[in-house]
Amino acid sequence: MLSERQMMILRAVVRDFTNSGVPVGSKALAKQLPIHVSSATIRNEMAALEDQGLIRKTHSSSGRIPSVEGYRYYVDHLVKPDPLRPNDLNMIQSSLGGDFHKIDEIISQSATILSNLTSYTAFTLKPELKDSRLSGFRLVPLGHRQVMAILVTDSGDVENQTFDVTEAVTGEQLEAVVRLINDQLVGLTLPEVLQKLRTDIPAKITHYLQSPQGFLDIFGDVLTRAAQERFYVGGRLNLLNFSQDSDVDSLKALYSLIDKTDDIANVLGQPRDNISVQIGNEMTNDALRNYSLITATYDVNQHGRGMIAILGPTRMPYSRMLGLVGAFREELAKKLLDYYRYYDE
Amino acid sequence: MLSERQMMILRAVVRDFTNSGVPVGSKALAKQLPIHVSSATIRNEMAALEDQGLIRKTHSSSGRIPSVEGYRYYVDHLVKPDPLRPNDLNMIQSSLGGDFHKIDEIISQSATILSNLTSYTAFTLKPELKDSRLSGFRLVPLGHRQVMAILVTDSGDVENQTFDVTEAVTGEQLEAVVRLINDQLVGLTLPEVLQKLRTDIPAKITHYLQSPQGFLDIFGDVLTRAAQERFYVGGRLNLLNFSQDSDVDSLKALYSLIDKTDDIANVLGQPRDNISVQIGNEMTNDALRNYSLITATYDVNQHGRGMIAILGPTRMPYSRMLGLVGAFREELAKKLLDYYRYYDE
DNA sequence: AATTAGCACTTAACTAAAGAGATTGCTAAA
DNA sequence: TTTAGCAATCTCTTTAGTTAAGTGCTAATT
Repeated sequence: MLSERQMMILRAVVRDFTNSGVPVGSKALAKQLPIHVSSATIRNEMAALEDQGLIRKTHSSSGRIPSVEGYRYYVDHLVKPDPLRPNDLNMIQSSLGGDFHKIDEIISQSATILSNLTSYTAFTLKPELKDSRLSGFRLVPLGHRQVMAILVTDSGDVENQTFDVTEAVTGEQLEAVVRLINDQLVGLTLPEVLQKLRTDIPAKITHYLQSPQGFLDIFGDVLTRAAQERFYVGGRLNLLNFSQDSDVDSLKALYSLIDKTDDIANVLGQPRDNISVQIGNEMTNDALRNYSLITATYDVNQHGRGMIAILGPTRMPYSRMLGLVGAFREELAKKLLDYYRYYDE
Repeated sequence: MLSERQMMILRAVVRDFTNSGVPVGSKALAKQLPIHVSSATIRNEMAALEDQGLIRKTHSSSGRIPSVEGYRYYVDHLVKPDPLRPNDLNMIQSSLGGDFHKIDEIISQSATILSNLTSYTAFTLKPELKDSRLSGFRLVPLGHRQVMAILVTDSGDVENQTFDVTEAVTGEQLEAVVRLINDQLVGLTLPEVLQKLRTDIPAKITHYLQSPQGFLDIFGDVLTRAAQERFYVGGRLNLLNFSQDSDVDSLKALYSLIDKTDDIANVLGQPRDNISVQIGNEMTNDALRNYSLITATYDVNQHGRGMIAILGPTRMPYSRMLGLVGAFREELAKKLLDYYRYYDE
């Protein structure tokens, strides 16, 4: 249990350290704090905080820096999100103000904005599309033996892929295949479709195509791509700013983590509270030992909930970041509601 | 004009330095060279080479490293491409051996292979598609007011984009627009199409659509994307390996260069000789001061010529790299010819 | 005329020592 | 409970000295 004064000190340690990056000493605190006590008193309190594992020294006679647990306490009990600066609000609103023709454009743009605002790396995920169902399938002949396969889900997501066909497949054959797919599979969830694709479909499709394997590959491909939650990333390069002592290997690990959709989905995890903070080794992934992740959901009513996140050094100014993320989730939700309103009705 | 012996020395300096990264001294050379002269003689020759600007010192009493001009001389007159290691050939052939359904998959895969082989960053560009002409245009209604625009060029490239339409556009309207586009624009080169899109088309299209601007935007978008030469990049992260003294800023510049299609097209430039080397500040772009670029064309007969390239530190083992690039361009050409043979006939 | 041995000189890289500055924990007094 | 005072600890910077590698030049040698 922390006394008021200890909380005040912990808050100051976190704030100073996240601002300056330099360990915080008792004298500086004594001068800065609103209460009137000597540095010796601060020292005693700091020793107590250290006993509780909330702050630590970098060497035996150094000032203190927050431990992961200290950050955790700070984030859970002490921090107050900064109010948004007018400039930042302007920036958000003007960047989201344009005319968009696709949800994905808004979401992708959001990642860029968020990374610019924070100067960290940002992730955005569009309103959930899991449990989405297959709502349509097309094969469009493009001439010259090219065919485009298009898959539409009931949440409005579209995946497509072009492929070449060996034999001269007739338009009728294509139509037959499309009819088959649409008859058998529309309305099922994507995992179910994938399932059937391995069991029922191959036998049936041979009525129309002599060598259906190529086609089945393509369809499976498009399907798994559609089922995957797609993240947008903004400000990848910002990670370079914190590469302490040019630790190339861990940077590489970090980047390959970010570029693998599956892995990053794993890190971000399920949408939790409105806003949640994960600090350093609270994340299982070792590459993230020195980073913190702030995730937030945004809510677009019947259109589901999406997610935004920023990834920066453990030593980030949490109050400012929480303020930014909090404001952004609301602006984004507003923009999306506008968008849906415009196109739905 | 260089004597035989000077050439021998220059060659050895480049080879040693690219291998070890350490300036090369006269004593080491005297020991290593096949001729039997003392280090003092080597020193005299090195002074001569320095006078001609081919090598230089890093400080007043250091060994020598090649200057840009020295590398240039080496590459133009002295280097002999290494023969391919059997392992490397295996790696190339097995990586290119699979079944591909699209040209782009082969080209993209090539970038990965090439970067793995060299441990540098690799670029690949598919057989030229400039002067390609519009061969078809489709609008596919996907339901829920989504429409996909598809554009096909006579070189087999496909670009597509999904967009939402505000009003309930009827299938007939879409067909009318498609007919209009196909009637008026098929057969023209992409720049010509873009031109007409700004002049003739808007007036005509208003017969079918009340507010065509959204559509015109989309079409223009897909069009410019198709007209852009698209590069594939492999081994981006390899650039991190050479970030001397963790020079974050220049790294960032480099990465944003690489990620902008236009910029990188500019750097790679027009296909020149079969294989060409650009060294350090021979490239105008400042971010590339410490890098060298090896570009090579590959030839697929009537299907045109494409390009591959690797980007690594100025101090790269040129003989090995030239061997690799030379071999790869041939393997790639072979693979592509196979591919075309399969699908064309 | 070309080559070589020899040597003074330069520089980077490493090590050691010394001092400055910041901060802590502890003791004893207030 | 708080505080002043102080020794102890540790980092960081500066300075100095040493080593090893390498150069350029001169004078002797081939």
